[in-house]
Amino acid sequence: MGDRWETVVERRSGVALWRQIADRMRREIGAGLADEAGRMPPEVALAQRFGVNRHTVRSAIAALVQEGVLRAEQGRGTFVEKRRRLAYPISERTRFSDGLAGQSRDLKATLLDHAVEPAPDEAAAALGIAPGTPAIRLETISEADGRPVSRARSWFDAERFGGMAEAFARTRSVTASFRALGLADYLRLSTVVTARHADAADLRDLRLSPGAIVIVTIAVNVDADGRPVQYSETRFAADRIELHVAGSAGKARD
Amino acid sequence: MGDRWETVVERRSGVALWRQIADRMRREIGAGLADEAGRMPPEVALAQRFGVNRHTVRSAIAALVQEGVLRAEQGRGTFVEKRRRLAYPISERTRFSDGLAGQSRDLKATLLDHAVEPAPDEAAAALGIAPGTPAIRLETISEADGRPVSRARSWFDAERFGGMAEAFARTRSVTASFRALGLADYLRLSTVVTARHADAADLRDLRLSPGAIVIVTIAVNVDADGRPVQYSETRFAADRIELHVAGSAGKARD
DNA sequence: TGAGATTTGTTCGTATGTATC
DNA sequence: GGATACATACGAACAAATCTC
Repeated sequence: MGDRWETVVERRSGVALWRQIADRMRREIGAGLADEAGRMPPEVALAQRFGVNRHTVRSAIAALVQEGVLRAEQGRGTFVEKRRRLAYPISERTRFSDGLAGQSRDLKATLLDHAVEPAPDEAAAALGIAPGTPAIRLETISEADGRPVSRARSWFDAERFGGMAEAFARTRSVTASFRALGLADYLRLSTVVTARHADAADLRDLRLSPGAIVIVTIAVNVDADGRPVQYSETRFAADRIELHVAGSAGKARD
Repeated sequence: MGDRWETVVERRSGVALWRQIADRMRREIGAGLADEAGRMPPEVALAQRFGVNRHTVRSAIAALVQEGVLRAEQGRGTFVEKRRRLAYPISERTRFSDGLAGQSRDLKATLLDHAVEPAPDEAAAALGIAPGTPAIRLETISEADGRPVSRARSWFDAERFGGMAEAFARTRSVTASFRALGLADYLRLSTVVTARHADAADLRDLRLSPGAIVIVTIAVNVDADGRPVQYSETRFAADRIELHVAGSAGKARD
């Protein structure tokens, strides 16, 4: 409530003022910084509001224009490029393509890389196999409407799901690949959610701007008998996705 | 895989090199940057690894020492101040104190502020009351072992749960307050998870350093009949908490 | 049609902070 | 520590596009 504007930006913090202001603006655009029509206050007003020079505000705006968040038109003003955040449902039946279907026109999953390798400790533990047992590693990326939304690294028991990489390359879907390999159904056992700054690989794969945030999920899927079939670590672009965790308490309303 | 060290730090990104390296080190300390004993590589090694001058690495280390992440001892080396991330379980029976109990010795919830106010649109919609209907707003903060882990703003129907604020002030628990007000049980209906940079209020309430990340959950709890009883927005310090979402695949299935 | 106000875009100059060698 | 290069931030002025009356 009672925030004073003088304390808004921190100097000598190791983060340039224009970037602090860009981050702030990105956050506050939805909370009244822009008006209902998506029009931003003029640069001079923003400069006064943040207590900085107009050039500094312009640098921040330029960064957000580059990101695709804002659009500036000479003589008219600066406007918000509206883009909604996709809802990614997490439930016992979490499936990537099902979940995002209907929210975006063009949904695409791509296999970036794959290999058969000794299972690392966490993956082996989750899959219930001995560390070092051969496992299939799948590196995939998913895009909605041409924008990358997530990057996943999955592990499968190589003995049980030998043709996983080829199946995924063909079907572009984990669900369809499982089915092709004889597994008709699977369920989500657990999901651990954390968030952190995007690292260099995230910035490249998800086409993010420095300082962006990724939501990281570590998930385990099991078959109908409760045996683990997939261990995966997925990184979501936090500004493009929100996770919707359904309680089993009901789907009555809305 | 094939990451070259030259691409690790980005110049003219608006973030000073020492801060980028500090952020990187904070992230990678758990992933092998420090050895098992928590000892960091010498400054010259770090400088070479990140492709920067030793002075720049020293600035980064100084920032992390200031933050309490590292501890430097002249002549001996630099060491990690270890602190683990608490697991916050999310399920149909999500309860704050139960979830964190056993992971920390000292768990404390505090009522910061409360008021009866017209319910804002989202809260009203979730609670199934008309916008503007009187609702109780609770502002709470939770600490584990003396460190703030989350900050919540909750809304309750004022008509049904009149004594909520007083009950919470006394019991310091939502579950116990509900019980005192005649609601024996409740279930988690939905949880929406997003992540963003901490704003000024987060930095203050959760005692974070600038640039830190908060995980934001928007949750709705319902009673046994499926009627909404609580709408809350909670901000977790992302470096102190991870959310554990239980699928129902492990327990009783429907 | 046009004049003035508003708003973004550009170019000077200057000072300070950051990073390297 | 000193020299150098570049990024960041400020200030002032002007240009170009758009809107209003």
